[in-house]
Amino acid sequence: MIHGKDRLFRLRCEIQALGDDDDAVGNHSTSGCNPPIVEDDDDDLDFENWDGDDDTGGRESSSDDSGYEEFLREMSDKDEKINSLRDMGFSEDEANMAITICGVDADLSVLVDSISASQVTEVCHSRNLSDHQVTARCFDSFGGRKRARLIEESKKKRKRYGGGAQGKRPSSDGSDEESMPLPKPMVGFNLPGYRGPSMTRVLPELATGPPYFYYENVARAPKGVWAKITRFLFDIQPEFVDSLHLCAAARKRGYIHNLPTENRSPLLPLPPKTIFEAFPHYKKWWPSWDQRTHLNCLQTCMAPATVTERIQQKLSSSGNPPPQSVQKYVRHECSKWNLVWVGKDKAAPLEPHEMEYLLGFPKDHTRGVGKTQRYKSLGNSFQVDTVAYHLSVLRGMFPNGVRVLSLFTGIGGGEVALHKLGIHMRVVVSVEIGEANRQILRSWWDQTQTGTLIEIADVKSLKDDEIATYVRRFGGFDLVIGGSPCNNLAGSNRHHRDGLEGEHSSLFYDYFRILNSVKSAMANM
DNA sequence: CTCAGGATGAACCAGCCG
DNA sequence: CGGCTGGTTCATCCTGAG
Repeated sequence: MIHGKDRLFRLRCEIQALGDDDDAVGNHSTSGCNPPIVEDDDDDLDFENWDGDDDTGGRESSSDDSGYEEFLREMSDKDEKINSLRDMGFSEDEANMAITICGVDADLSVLVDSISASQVTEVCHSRNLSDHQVTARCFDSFGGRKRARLIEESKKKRKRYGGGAQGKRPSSDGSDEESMPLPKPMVGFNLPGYRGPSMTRVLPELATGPPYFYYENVARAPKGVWAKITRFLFDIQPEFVDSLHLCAAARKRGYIHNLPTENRSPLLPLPPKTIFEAFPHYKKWWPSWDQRTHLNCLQTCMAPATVTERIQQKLSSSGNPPPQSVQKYVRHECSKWNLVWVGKDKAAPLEPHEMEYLLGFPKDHTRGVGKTQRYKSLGNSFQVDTVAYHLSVLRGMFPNGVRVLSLFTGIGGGEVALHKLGIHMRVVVSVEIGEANRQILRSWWDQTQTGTLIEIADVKSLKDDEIATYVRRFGGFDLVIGGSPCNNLAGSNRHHRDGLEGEHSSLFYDYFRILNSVKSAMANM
């Protein structure tokens, strides 16, 4: 209990940064560290098209055309605040993050305090202090001088390390708290058919439901990212799983959830585990010197024709077997682009329907949108069997179905997983920015589901009051599920691998914000 | 204007070897 | 321990066609 309070206070330090010295600017509840974390900003409801309609099988969508002007106003407001913060010596990343956390409406001084508090926390963590010490530090830091000193230290430290947003830290000291080694083999707490030790865990009190929650992102994020995500998500140990242990394609992902880990059961039939089991017909043309048994991670872009042409040209102009140098080149290209052998000397990228199959989606799930869009949507999706294995424990717990808040829904990997598990979805409130993805989910929903689907376009627009309204209307949520954008974390990103504070990946903080808002609203029921 | 396709490394880790 | 090599990675930018 004590620990819970400490923890809450620490999070308050890190997220909301309500300092004593700023009470002149209208801080809301400064009463200390009592739960819930989330607080109500204002009374005016800022969502539209609320008709209270609750037809079974019906759909609602929050249209945003009438909010366009407001959107523009918000954008210019945001730009103005970013400029002000930059003038004060903060980086654009820091400004963006503060606005993400506190909201665009937040007063400038609140934003400044938010940045300061996160810097304090950084110092605390970089000094490898215990939770208790961190809490004490944060407590102290709001006094004034000490905070200024810590912030100064933090700034100097950052300057010394290059100040990049990529989390570049010297890894020389072995006591680095930020490092989070990936397990080998990457099988999570347990996997079907895996004869290793099964992991049991004890969740921190604050982490337990309701609601249950399930968060996903790429395992190989830049240094320090998973440590930070873990810190926000109640210090729950992530479950790192490479889906190649379950299907024919690799997918190294980290999952943080508060679900039970005992008595899981896989989807049946088990998916094909090797390339040849999945696509027997490719055996015919597969050269013996290409010894891949699994495909690499299915990504959002496919190989251009020039790659496959070069491969064909090199192979046809050399003997059989080709010289080692050619083999090496071709193997490398095939691994990099996930090519399969579809003819003599002919390697080709996967078709969208093959990706659907490997990822555990029904055939033609993404059909109807452009091919490029299908690749993109599939590359950004869950591996259904992996997620379903984790979610399978819900089947026995919710015989009457579940109420789901689905953030960053994409093409509905979580929903498909629940459906394939035979878990009825009474309600899904889905937040997804991509029009094509919403269309894909809607089409699947109409064909397979009888529950209520509510569609929202932008996580940023989902505020406390609207969440509270949904919680009241449906009596709460049983599951909050979602994987926040990995764009700025993924290794494939050549341009903006900016870490958790990147333009898209910082939406993680909205996942965190919304999850806490749901917890808070449900606690007040 | 939209759209599809082609070109575009770097970060991180693990293993090896001197 | 440090340098080297190899493997892997839910992507973005630009251009030209329509």
